Amino acid sequence: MPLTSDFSLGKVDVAMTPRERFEEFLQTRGKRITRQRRMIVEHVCSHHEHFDAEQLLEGLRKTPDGATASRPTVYRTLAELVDAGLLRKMVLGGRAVYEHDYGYPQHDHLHCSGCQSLIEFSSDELVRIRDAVASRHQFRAQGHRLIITGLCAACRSGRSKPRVQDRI
Amino acid sequence: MPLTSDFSLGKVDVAMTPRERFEEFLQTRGKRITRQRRMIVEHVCSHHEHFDAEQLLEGLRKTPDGATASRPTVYRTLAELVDAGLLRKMVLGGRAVYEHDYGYPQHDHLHCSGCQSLIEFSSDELVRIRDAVASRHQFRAQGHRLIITGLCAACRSGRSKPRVQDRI
DNA sequence: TTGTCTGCAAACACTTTGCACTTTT
DNA sequence: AAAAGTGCAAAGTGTTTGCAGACAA
Repeated sequence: MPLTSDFSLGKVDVAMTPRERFEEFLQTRGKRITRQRRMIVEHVCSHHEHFDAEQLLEGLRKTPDGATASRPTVYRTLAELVDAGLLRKMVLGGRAVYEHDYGYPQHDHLHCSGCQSLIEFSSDELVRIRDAVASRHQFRAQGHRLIITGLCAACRSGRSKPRVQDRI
Repeated sequence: MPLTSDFSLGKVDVAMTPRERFEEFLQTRGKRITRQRRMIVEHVCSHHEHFDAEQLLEGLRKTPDGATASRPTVYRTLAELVDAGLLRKMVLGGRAVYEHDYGYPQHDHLHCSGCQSLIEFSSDELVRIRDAVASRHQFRAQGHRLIITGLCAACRSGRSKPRVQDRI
């Protein structure tokens, strides 16, 4: 991701903070910086796990000042954060799950079918294979998603707290 | 794709046909072989592309004898076919898409974001990587899914008929 | 002031379920 | 006859939308 690098003077932010980047994103599109959007980026940026819309909504309600945003606004803002390149969206068990994508290296996931936990990993080899396969099919790869499903160590040994079962 | 090969005598089916396998699956669970289930396996087995529940439903209606199954029955039977190991399910753009899994080699997909087409490929190297990554994380891999998104040759060159846009 | 954003309620797409009736065994 | 399956209509789930009032620029 080309970020912003000015070599010459003063405030050299090699990379904008996620907040800044989002505000820039909004401004360049004539969108407004509202209380809700500010709350949401703030919250999202201070929690680094994977989450879904519902969890974000709850998280906002539990905030010290109790300020919230409505469900539609949460969905709308999540979409903007994805557009802005701050979040990455993936679909798991029928619902959208988000993770940070700004300043984070490309990676993939191990998904435990017992406790639904996600473990990240990355593999350069994988990217190589991806590009090789794509070009072999006259395909222009824009990205990929690899999810390895199975059982994590905890779930394999029996002691685990199985969570929601995949609906889809 | 290896379906039925007989070496020695008479009808030695080293592998059952998909229909047989499904019937066995049903019988061993005290489930019944109904008109609808028969229609559905039959139809599914005679079409080798990826499809979703709605397409199957339509396909059944267009059948010469016009016999159908209801939407709930289609969904119920698809789930059974997945359990029986005949179909594999994946989620794309917010809906479940099915493909044959019985007697078919493990493979992954290129997904064109222009025309939504799916191209299959397989890579042994990928499976190697999968297993290496899994064991490195004390994870027991049960399977994986790799989807490489991008643009196919047709869509890249502009002339394409863009279809449904991803909802999710 | 202007035009965007929000929240509400309602709509959506896809999938699942409760239940009375039909079918297979 | 008994048990399982079907279809209908209705309920679910996660997400999106139309619109009037609220708010940022």
